[in-house]
Amino acid sequence: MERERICTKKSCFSFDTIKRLSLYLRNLKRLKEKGIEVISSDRIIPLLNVSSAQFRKDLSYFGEFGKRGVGYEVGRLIKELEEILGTNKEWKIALVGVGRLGQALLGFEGFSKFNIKIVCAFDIDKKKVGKVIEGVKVEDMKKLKTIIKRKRVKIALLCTPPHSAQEVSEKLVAAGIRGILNFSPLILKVPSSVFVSNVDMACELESLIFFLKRNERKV
Amino acid sequence: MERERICTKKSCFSFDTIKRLSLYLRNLKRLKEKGIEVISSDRIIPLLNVSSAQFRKDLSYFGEFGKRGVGYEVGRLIKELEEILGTNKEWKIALVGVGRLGQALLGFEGFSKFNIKIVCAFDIDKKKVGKVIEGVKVEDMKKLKTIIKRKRVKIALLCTPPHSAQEVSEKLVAAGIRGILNFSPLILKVPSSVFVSNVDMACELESLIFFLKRNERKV
DNA sequence: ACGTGTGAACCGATTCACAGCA
DNA sequence: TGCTGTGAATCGGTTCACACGT
Repeated sequence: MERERICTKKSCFSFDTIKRLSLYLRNLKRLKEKGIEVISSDRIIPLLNVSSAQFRKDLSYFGEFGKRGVGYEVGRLIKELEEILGTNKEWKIALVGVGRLGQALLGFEGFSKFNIKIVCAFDIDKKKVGKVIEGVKVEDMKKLKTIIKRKRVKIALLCTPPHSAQEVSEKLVAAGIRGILNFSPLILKVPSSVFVSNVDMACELESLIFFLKRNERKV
Repeated sequence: MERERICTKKSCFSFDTIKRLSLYLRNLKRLKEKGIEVISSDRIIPLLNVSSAQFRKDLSYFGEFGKRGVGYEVGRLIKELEEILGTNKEWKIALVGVGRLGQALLGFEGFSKFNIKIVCAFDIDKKKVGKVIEGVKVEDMKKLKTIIKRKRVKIALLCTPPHSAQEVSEKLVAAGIRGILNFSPLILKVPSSVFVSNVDMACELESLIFFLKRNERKV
């Protein structure tokens, strides 16, 4: 939907490139676990749903990591990608809205694998405040600004109901949050310096339905 | 990532068009709740993160729904979009993997708003089998094929751990599933007739981190 | 010979700009 | 006049194809 571009001295690349690098990184880690030490762009792509040219081009925006005639050294490429993406050091994030989805995210293993740690959680519901879920204490929304500032958290997961999402996002921005992963089905209005990424399950499902309906008609 | 195209007699449009239509529909429903009956493309776009030309063009692939000089009648456009997307009738879906995320999805209100209903859930864990969560009974994986066939379910939410995702997806396809919303961080290999949509939270977060790291450096 | 790295070519999505209708 | 609908122009991401290094 919103199309971001990122420009370096080398050249300009799309934001999708970064998402793909993240995908590459995850799959390279799997290869490493399997003991594979070297891989060519042609042999890695079955895992990725991406062409080999795309794979090479994505990497080329950041440097030359392969050996011609050989391929890529898995361990090295993992290190380089972690460096590029910034996951070589731990990132602390906040979570707002400890509903069902929020609780699921508190226990999501995928984050810790990427050195991402939820360090604080907030909810408006007094019954939830004070509880400790997955090792994280749920705090009152009123303390949001203080705690986020003190812990120097820059990224938040927004899992509140849609009616309060805009209001909460403004509080987050005021508290110094610079990136929001938005799970609420609402387009947030935030300053352009703040980056929002939307995870919209209902839209995904609805587009799936469109596709199926079409194919049924064909049959 | 994977780029789908859909072609009608009228013309060809991208799969993103469909996701946007879903976004339009949701926001039109909000407008209707607020009592707004007519809206122009220029006035709806602040809700959407989309240009007004894009909005009009997306609609134009399916017909002429507006009045020149006036705008779009909200109620009519909602009906048309529901017709296009296929959410004017109820869709039954299945859920596999009743972990934290699976349970969150079982209670997700966003689905019911779109006439989407989870009618069966499966897990391999004997402790979970037999439990009723959000009105849905958790069944053993062994019964997956029988129940999905009997209920004629065509869409599944895949929320298993990555190591079993591929295997489960194959069972789903064998049971007649034609669309999978994949929450596991793994690219599934399925026949081309089956449509997979990936919801990859870790990739989203990691790309956010990249963005923040860059901006920090600028400061 | 093999596989990377990359400028050039291609292709498709978005935007422009305006004709057409209320 | 105001806003839709849309062919044409633009822009940018992906793919091609090959030079280059090992």
